[in-house]
Amino acid sequence: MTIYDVSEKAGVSIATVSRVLNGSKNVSEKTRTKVLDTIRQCGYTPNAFARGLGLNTMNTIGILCADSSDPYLAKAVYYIERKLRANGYDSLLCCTGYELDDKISSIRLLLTKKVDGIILVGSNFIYEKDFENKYISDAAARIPVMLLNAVLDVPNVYSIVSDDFTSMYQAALEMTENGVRDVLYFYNSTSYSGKKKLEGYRAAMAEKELLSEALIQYFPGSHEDVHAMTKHLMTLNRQGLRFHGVLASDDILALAAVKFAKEMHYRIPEDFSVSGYNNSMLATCCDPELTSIDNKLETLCQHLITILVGVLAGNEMPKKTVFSGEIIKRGTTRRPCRIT
Amino acid sequence: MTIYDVSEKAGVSIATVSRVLNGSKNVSEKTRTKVLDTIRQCGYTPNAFARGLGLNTMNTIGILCADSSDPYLAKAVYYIERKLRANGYDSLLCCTGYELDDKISSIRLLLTKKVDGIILVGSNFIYEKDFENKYISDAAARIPVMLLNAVLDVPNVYSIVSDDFTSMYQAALEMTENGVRDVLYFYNSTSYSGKKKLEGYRAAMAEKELLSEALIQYFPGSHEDVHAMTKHLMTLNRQGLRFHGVLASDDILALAAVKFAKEMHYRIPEDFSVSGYNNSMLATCCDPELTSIDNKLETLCQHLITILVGVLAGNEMPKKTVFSGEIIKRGTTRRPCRIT
DNA sequence: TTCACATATGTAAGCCCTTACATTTGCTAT
DNA sequence: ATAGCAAATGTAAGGGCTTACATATGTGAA
Repeated sequence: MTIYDVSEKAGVSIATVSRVLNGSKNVSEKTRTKVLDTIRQCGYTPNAFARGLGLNTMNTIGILCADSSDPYLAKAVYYIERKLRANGYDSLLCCTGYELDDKISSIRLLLTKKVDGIILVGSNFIYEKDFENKYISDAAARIPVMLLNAVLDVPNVYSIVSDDFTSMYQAALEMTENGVRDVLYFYNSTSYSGKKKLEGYRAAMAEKELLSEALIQYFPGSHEDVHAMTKHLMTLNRQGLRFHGVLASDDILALAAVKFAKEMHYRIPEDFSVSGYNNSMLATCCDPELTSIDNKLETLCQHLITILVGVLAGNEMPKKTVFSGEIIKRGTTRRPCRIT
Repeated sequence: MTIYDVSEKAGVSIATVSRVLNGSKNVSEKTRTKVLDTIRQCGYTPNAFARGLGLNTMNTIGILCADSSDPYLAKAVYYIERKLRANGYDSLLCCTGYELDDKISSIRLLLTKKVDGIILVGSNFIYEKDFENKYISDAAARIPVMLLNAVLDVPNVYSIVSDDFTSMYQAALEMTENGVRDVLYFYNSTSYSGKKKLEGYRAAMAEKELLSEALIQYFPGSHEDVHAMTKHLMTLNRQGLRFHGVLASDDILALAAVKFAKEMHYRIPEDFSVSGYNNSMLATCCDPELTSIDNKLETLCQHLITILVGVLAGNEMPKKTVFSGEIIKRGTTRRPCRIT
């Protein structure tokens, strides 16, 4: 069933059928209905390939995501996909994993598939020079590349980021001001956001003259293994490192800190404070509930698509957009002692 | 940059280039390397549309998922995507949400895009007759349709399911045998799996002559809102419903049960038992850790792809495959009192 | 050397659309 | 009635690839 069959049945030329299909103006109402009727009647579906060949686009955006099973990234993918579809685009999803080679081949693949744009979600790899230089720029030379929570100064690459520096800076500041002087920073990601968060922590601690490199702790294991994270903290403690507060770069790390505190029989938040990041479902699942930083993921994603759509429409769009986050205070941090 | 440019530069015909590209046997080693070199040299990428036009396939599988931000479904999508890519297929992701119309249009879209197969993940809608009859069958008439944790007896539709009936049956049996007589069943999904779980619970309770409809409680709210879930249980309690155990159809509902128990100052598991489902990250995040049923999602997904690939290769494949789950016992359920 | 045959390469006909350009139709203004 | 013009429709040329079929090249046996 092709456009020829339809044109024959409707008694018009294929050009007219094509015009009807594409909503061209120059078709009389009479022929339009006639054609639409026959199309419906014989259940014709245009061949997307032929269409793509002609138009050189299939209205598809590639989403590159290291690990869509990570709840935070999954949410991002979800928001992006929905917003994209609302704008008439489809999403080709590539979960690359964390290997550089896989990422490279994924970008290749997306290019081959003639996607109209690429969105990088959770680009922990932005800073691997090879990747950055050779592959992102290459892709950007052809189609716009959108970065969620990452920044790269390359033409045709657009960034939407949350102000993680300030959020973490604030969180650290507040925790120290509430009397916790030995705040441990617990992280497991070296992404752009990850670095910004760490910088924020550093800035705040330095400002208070409390900065100590020993308190900055990287967790190298699985992103899901709370046990291992807790154990990591226990080990540090056993090695003599003292801390009575944890600023985590992720809610799950924060949860591990809560577990640690419980095991140590610290009272939360009286003896021990914890603050998470992302304000995920996990934050309200534990006991006490987690103070966490909400970085407005949905807003970020929404804006990202707005910009992408703008770029694709040929408009001039901002290269970098920053949104600020918000500390959602719950049970794992103390309230400031207001002096009345 | 087309195949013509390459053929010219390499001094061969386009057919030869095409053969090299498609790994045809009838090419001498000498020409092959020559062509591959020029391809690499001028950075040629085949046009997927033209390719699709010729081959009438683009090696793409459509994934239909109600809500990929649900951690369980996100994991499924992740496993599926990775396995698919390992087999040379790409994934077109459609997050349909829970509206029937959106699902229908998503299927249409996937068909238009000429995907080679469709995978339905989290098909809570399988039993909406309209959908089932008109759209799934329509799609299956053209391409294979794979159902994860759902069953539909329609030609060209294949099902991979976990034996949720038995898992829940076992869990209920054990809980009663450990002395909990008033086990509440707490669920929020009416999917195929959801129904099977409920049936399992019913069967076990009936067997023990403990079945009471009042103990079967549906939670209608957001799938993420632990507070609302907890509140729901509190309300039931206030209304006079007594229960000292909860079998939840999902870990997050189980978490709500744990919160409820804590609020009631029940000791877990001495006074109150809880069992979750899916053995998600949540299970090890709370305190005490959740007993939960692991339904081997990765295995299911892996097998699903194996079958899909088989079907696409033209092989005869089983219409329905069942995997059994496993109860992962943790801190929210009692151990059986072994009589020595 | 020559023939028969296998292997390598080339030619050209699709695949199904879109769209520039050509042609026809239907009006209005004269 | 007719020129002149806009709107509707048609014709045909790609778009970049695959592949059946035709042709050329190379091999070993007679």
